[in-house]
Amino acid sequence: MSPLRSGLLGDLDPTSDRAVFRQIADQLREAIDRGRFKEGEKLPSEADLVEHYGVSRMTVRNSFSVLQGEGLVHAEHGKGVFVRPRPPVRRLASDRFARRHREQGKSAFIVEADAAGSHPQVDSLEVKEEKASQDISTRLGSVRRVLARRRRYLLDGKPVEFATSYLPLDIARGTPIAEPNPGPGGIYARLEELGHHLDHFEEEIRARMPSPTEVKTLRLASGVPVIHLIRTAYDTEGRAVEVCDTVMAADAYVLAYQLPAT
Amino acid sequence: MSPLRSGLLGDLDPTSDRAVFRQIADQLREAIDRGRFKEGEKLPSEADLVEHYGVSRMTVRNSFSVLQGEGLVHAEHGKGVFVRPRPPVRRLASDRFARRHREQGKSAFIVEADAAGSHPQVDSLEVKEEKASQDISTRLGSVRRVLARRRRYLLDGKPVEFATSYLPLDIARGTPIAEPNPGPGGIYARLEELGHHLDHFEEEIRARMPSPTEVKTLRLASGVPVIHLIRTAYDTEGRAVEVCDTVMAADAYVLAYQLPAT
DNA sequence: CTCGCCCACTCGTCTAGATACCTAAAGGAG
DNA sequence: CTCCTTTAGGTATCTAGACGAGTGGGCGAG
Repeated sequence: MSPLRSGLLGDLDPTSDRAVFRQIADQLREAIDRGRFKEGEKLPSEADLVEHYGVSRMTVRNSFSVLQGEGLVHAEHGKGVFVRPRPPVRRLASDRFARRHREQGKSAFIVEADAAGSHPQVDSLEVKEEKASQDISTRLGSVRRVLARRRRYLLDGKPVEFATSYLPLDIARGTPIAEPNPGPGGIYARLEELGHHLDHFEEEIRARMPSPTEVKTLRLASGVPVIHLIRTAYDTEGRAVEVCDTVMAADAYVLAYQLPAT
Repeated sequence: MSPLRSGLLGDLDPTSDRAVFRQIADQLREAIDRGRFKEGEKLPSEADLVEHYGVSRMTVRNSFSVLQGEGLVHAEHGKGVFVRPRPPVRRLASDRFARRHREQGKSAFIVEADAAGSHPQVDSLEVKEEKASQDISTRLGSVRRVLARRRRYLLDGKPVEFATSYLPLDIARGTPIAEPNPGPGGIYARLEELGHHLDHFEEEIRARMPSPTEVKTLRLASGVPVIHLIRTAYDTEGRAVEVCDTVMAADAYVLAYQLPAT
């Protein structure tokens, strides 16, 4: 029964050729942008808006679905529709694989998250040998079978990233790299110990909407894209020694790179 | 009246607790993934699916809207719903600002697109002085007013990118940089001629859903995210001399970076 | 043969409800 | 005090139908 706080939302323009549900979405979006509804705050219920605008419920729902598609709001069954809070963002710097960060015992993810005061977790670890996909095979230089290391990263219980590393079997088999826990400094440290001195990395970045599987694995709200990052590690002899395929919740990340002006 | 090609789509599972419109979306998605419907091909019409599944039209439309949200299909009023073709992708390499690429007369965008056999265009050029936003001011080191250069890039008539460069007035005012066409090599070449030797760039990358304005400017299909790239250029004295804010259609780009393993 | 109109097909928007299920708070039973 | 039930207020899904409007093919008039 909560009446609309007056003045928050305007009226419809029946002469406009903009569809009614879009007009309503526009007004809600603007109210959110202006901070009239704050992060986490509840929007008026469907019934409230039905009454306020004098339209049918489907029309109001249609408006909400527009805003959900933009990732601005999220609905909670039985509770209401809320302005989606922006999660804290993790910044990935381009020097994150610098050798000096490998000296310590813990993985970069854990160290970084601890420093930021969050509670990090690594999850659903799977290590197994498998057939390389066409794409992975190409990137690793025509390899048939690979060692795949899959894991999911969580911050304060929220999944933020899902990654799979692929390594040629002739490098990884029978080494600590094939163990669930490869030891301090991660697999890059192990690779160097095995004589594969790392020279540089190449990263490819794409952004797209998630597949249903990714929505589930990363517990993504609708309207949140994913960043798809494919990193290839090369040793000093120019050989590709690892490919890491990472899917990140786009609302949880900023990637930062430094480029020479050479 | 076109009857459904038989075998393409299955039946509903009434015992499943998965919503009907999701089941329909699942079947269509799978058919697309398996190549049963190819790029650009028309899906069965709403009426066809209403008949095939024995559900109401709103339910079918709901399924389509799921797939549209995933960027898999797009609807054309009066024609049908089609599998969305993947546009050709532009690859941005991390050496794209290397000095050697600046020697030629044309801009990097034009050269690259010509080489790829596409027809490039630059559009809606605007150059003006304006007040710096909080964010831009911070990045440029507490500057009040800036020169802003706005432009939109198109490939074969399709907008793919919208960019704004911001430069401190004390650097840009009264120079060729303030002209609509800054001359061969672009503004980076002019900056160097003016004695601001470029040392390095920093790039920040985010991905998110577009605002309604961005949808219009880039003519984005629904379900296509944008890549938001903010590049800051530093001269050899460590001063930030330019900030470039770029919004790209995510389905048209792959960003590539090379990182040292130092 | 060509032009223009009409019509069938298609998606876009909106209405008006029905049923289901979730959540939180209030109140009663033990 | 704890636990269960009830109830009010939410969203989720679905139905059935109406009207609007873009597209393209067929067909008749000229």
